[in-house]
Amino acid sequence: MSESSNTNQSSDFIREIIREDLETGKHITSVTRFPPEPNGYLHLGHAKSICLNFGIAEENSAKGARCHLRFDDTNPTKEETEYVESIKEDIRWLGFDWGDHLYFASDNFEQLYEWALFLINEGKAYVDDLSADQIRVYRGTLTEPGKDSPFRDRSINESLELFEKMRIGDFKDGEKVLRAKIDMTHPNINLRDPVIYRILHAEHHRTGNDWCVYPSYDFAHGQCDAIEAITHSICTLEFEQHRPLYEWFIDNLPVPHQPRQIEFSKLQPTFTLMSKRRLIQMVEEGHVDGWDDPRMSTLSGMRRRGYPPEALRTFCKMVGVTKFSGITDIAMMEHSIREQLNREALRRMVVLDPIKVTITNWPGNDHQEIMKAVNNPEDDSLGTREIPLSGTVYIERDDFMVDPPKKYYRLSPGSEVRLRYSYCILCDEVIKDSEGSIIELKCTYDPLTLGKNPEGRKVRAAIHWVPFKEAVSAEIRLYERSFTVEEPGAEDDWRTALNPEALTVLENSKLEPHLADASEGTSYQFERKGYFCIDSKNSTQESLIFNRTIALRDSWAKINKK
RNA sequence: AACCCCGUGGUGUAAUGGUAACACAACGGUUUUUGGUAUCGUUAUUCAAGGUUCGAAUCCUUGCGGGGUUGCCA
Repeated sequence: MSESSNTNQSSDFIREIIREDLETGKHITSVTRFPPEPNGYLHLGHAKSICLNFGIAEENSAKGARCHLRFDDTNPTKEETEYVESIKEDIRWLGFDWGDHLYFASDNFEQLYEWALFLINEGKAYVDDLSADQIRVYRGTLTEPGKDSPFRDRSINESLELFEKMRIGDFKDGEKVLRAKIDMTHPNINLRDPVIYRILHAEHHRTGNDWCVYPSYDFAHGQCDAIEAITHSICTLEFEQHRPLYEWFIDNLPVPHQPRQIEFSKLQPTFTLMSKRRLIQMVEEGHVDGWDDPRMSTLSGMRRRGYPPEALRTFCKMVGVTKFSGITDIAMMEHSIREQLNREALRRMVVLDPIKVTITNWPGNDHQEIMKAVNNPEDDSLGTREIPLSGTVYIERDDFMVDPPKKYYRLSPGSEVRLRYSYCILCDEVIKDSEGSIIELKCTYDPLTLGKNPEGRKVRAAIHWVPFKEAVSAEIRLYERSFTVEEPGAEDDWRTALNPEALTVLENSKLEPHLADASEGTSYQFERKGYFCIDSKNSTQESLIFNRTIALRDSWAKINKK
């Protein structure tokens, strides 16, 4: 395999900072981290962060660089072990590895608690008795400064004593908090005495009932970075105004390392919903079948849909890393998926919506010929396969029109078309049922057209077909974009933007015989239709189910629309 | 409204004071036994105004526009 995809990583402002820090000797290597909260499934936005953090580690591996996987589990009311496992699986699927560097913020609860005591002893933190509502009022607003809590100046000893009591469970949830003592009039609201410990009588997925006080994100994250010797702590833009607080803790605590926080803009693709909250709603309200429904922008959904992980990585590379919060055309991702699949997918013939075709001049019922088909025109080493042809085949319903428009090259009464990898056929007769729908076509074939063009006339189209007798039946699920508008998240109600055609189920598709033993995890191109894969959840040996990963680019559909 | 960040084709990025480059999209050709693939062409003087400079997308000033922030979420 070519290594060019690894070395071609273009630089960005973050990699530039790291390169400089390595050059000037500020750091001898880079240590990054991917810090998900285990309270949901990973989605496409996380892929960007994963590719960035693990990508940097790969690029600097010669210098011993590494990327940690750290679960940011400081809120026991929201987090579950189930998510920990799915997150690991998704990262591995994307092709990254954290080696021995698996960490949990909760591993550091004791150290964090001690650092909280340290701050109290320094007169830089205090226990506050104000309620959550009161704290909000005292904080002031964006335009008005806040006011000091009446408990702000209580003695170090009293705070020490109260914080100890908080820890052993003497108080109820919300009764008291520990706050950093910074500046209630600071223009940056994050520095107006932020809460750093709150009381939560909840069972933690790892520490059980050992604790009933938990550090806030702000108090935990940077310190965990410091403990793990993270050099560059990369996060998204909404944490930008938390950076002064991040630095305040690093400056005021006896931490072993000085990590640096750098922010970049998160991915926002068109026609896609990304917020965790809304993804949860899609599942819970039953708009989809689960977190791994192929209509979901979760990594598990995309995996089940058949998106190759390489394509996701290419896409992340394409969109780059900046501080500009724009919106990325999902067509870019679709392009990288098609590009990847075109290269590797085995070609097969599948008739999604069949019509029967009888070749009336075929030399007899028992006569059979073997056609040779290429497995992948992009890669000769994948060889050829054989498909039997007798007098009856299936073709696609929309490859035939009784009354075709001008530029329609496919089959119609009196016109000729090539059966791909086989002969040309001419349509002589259309047979309809009592309701007027087409049930069969009678055609004649030209025995002189196998492997060569007919003489004296031009046949413009080659259509796919499946032998009638040997065909294998299957259910096929056609997926489209999940939303009908570019920014579903910007709608008053995103539900109104759900695409009713995001999933179409075809129950009577006909596959060429080689697909009977299609294997899970392999991508196939159904010629002229798109890329498909076995549905990993519902398909069985007896009743095959394929998911459409993505349709082929279809310039005829465009012409037809005009 | 206060603070912070960001403005380069339709979209996402590059150009690190010296000819505005790449990808996607769109449109139009060529090739083709996949209306696929491949391939060729077309589409911006960089938000605006002023300043510094031989020279500005890049540096400075002001304005305009966009995003973020008022959880005991992360």
